[in-house]
Amino acid sequence: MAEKRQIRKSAHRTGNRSVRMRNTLKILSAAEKVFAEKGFDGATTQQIADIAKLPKSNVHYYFKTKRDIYLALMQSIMAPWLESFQAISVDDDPGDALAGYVKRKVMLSRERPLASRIFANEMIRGAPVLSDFLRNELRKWVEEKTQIVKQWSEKGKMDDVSAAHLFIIIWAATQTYADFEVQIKSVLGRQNLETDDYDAAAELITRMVLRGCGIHGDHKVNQT
Amino acid sequence: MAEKRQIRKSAHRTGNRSVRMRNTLKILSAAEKVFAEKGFDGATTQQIADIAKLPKSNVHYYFKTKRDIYLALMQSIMAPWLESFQAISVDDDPGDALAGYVKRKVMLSRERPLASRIFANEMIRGAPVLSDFLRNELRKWVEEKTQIVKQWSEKGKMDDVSAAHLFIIIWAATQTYADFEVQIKSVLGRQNLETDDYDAAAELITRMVLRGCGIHGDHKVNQT
DNA sequence: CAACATGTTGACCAGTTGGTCAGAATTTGA
DNA sequence: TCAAATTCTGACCAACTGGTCAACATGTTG
Repeated sequence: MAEKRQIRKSAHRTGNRSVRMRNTLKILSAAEKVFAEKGFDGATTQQIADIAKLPKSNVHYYFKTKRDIYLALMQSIMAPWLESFQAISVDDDPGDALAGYVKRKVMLSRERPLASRIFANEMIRGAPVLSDFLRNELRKWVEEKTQIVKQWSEKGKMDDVSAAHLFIIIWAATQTYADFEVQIKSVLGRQNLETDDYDAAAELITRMVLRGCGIHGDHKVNQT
Repeated sequence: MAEKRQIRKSAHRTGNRSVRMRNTLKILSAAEKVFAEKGFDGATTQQIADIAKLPKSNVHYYFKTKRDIYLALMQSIMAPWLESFQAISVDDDPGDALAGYVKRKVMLSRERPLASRIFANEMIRGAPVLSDFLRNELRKWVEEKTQIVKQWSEKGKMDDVSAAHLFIIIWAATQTYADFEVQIKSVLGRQNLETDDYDAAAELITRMVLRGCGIHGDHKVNQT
């Protein structure tokens, strides 16, 4: 939705950046909708072009292939994911860190539900594009967090639980509010999900996570 | 995978049931794979036919349209879902009932991962086919369980948590082991998920659920 | 055997697919 | 002002889409 952008002073070599950027964003924004709803194979460049309000050939001027659009989109989607990845360090209080992480992931589900759905589609397909990410960045991150959890539990701050399974469950519980939104609206009897619903979700997930890890006492949400 | 079936004595009117049934099952089994991986729009009848080892026109002899295949498949998929729905009554011990439910749902993810993925795809698309199911059966089931949870909490057997959110989280946590299998294999560093992995998942989810609900003490898994 | 239902199939169809391309329109920098 | 770079787009393409159909094959039953 961040479309408008105008750079007045266009330089010699870097000129017409504004047009290129504006259209690129328009295409990616349209593609996000189509890929989220139809998946990679079901999405058509024509539909992306229609939503972006550009002729199909113009879309192909900016992106050679459908796959290129998907790749570029995936990159823009993974950025916030990776950001929410940082945080959670040994020095944190486990309660605060986990509560904050859950909160941030629920917010992300609310703010970028389409991104979450595209990611879900990619996983269901067997991660043909993101398999490297899974094997490298994600794997490494989980290994790091495993060490942190181990240290926390050695210090008696929490139970000795599997960090891998813990995060798998946190991801599932938080992302489900984006991916399965229809189902959730139906179950909650809502027309639309409101702030209260996301708050209730975050609260229950947090409670389950903290108690499941044997973490007691109050915790303040880490808003990093 | 339940393909072989032979009814020797074919009766007059109900004759050639065996051929019809065998081919129908072959097609549905093939369709399960294709729909799970490609989604409804991405799936092609040609691919379904290829996997079923039948000419495309023969597939269309048994199912008029792609949508018909999808509909029939969806019915066969929802059956186990609905079965696992029952159970959980007021007379149960909440710990046993919830632990058993989690266990059953994890088993289902292991045994029918493709079914779970097709369901996930359907939800991501906005449930164009299952919207009635969501509004009626599912909604009603959750309302029932809400009453049960309320009664349990009034009897002091557990905390007063939102049954809706509770089940949403249980569904998400259990189904993620089917839907996001690639991601989970990567995170756990496994080539394939084994019994131990599913057991560990069920155990942690159960612990989080029970403690999150303020249910203490041992619990035996309800194998209904 | 004849008749009749059931099952099988290649040929075919109009519409759509992802993608190309030549050329026209425009923006740009000097 | 003007030439070069960039952007835009309709026409076009071979491959594929979901689906139809007429002809044929294979039982099945009396």
